[in-house]
Amino acid sequence: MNDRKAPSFPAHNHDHGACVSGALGRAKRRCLEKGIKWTALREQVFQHVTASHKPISAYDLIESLAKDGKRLAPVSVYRILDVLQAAGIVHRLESRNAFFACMTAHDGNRQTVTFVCGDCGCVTEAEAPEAFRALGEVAKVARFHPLGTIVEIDGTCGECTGRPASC
Amino acid sequence: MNDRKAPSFPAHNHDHGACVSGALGRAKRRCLEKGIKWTALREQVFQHVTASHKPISAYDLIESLAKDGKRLAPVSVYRILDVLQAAGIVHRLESRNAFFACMTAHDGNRQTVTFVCGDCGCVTEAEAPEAFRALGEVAKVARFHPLGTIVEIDGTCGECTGRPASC
DNA sequence: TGGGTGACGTAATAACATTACATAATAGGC
DNA sequence: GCCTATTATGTAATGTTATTACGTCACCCA
Repeated sequence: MNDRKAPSFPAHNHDHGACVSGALGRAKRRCLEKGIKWTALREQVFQHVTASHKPISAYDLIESLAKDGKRLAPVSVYRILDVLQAAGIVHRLESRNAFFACMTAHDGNRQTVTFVCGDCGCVTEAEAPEAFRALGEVAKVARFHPLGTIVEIDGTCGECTGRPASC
Repeated sequence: MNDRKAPSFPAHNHDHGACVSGALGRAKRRCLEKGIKWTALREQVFQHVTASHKPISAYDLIESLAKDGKRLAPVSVYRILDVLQAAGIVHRLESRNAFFACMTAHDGNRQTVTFVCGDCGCVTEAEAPEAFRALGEVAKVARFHPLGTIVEIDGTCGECTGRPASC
């Protein structure tokens, strides 16, 4: 019982191995459920995306995946990112043209808010049912039929306020 | 009294001239207030952004501004877009890497939701105080200090549902 | 009146993303 | 097992979005 249920940023010194293995497990399960193949390459890409809580650009991902001179073509990475996004296990940070791994258990109907810390660069998601309900109201009044909603909040995370930066 | 107060999409056949002149007036006033110079070039760029309710990419803007073979360099357009964004009279649609003119009177502290119609491509903003309050709550619980919030909702506008597309 | 500042130009390049087509791996029916 | 349809990945080229570095010009005003 050492922990609050509330969404919060990963402590700068948390056990990231646990994050990764959790995410990996959920990812495989999710793909299995959806009939999406879990290939070696997809796993590699996913692991590199999970490497930190910071979003990574497609090209940095290529860099990070490069091995003895061999590097994936952009198109390959984008294809795989598309699959992982469709599976709901990687999300795109629209405001940064970058990608991050989903570290939470939310289901297909993603209704989360994404927090982006300007200091440490990390990203987390939080459920926000109240906010989404209110947004639904606004849409209704505007006679707008929503299909997908992006909420990205820039700011400073609790881990960073009043401390030297870096995740 | 033919009209609701509620935010709604521009009718496909609305008086767009009125939108443009309203926006232009607000824009000049806003820049004056903020001590931002309103130059001929900035006005041209702004007018081309307001040309429709669809977001426009920086490069399409260059295209649209081109005159007898003369075209602005990308950097010039981006600089001007930066200024207009800082003035709060043009916004960036993050999910599309494109820009649209602010057609509403909200002040510096922008707390609006952006609706993007996938059919006609048009964009509108709506105030959503309830939603922003709820988002503030979520942030507080997550011990996150928000500096800026992006809310973009994709879907279909009332004008388009059940009709052939095009604004 | 000169010098500091801000606006804009020029050139190059970086960063992000897609199209079209080819080849390889795999699953399922037979 | 073997064929074939399908999905996954590779290769090459190109398109799109955005920035950096540096130069010139015009204007304000001390």
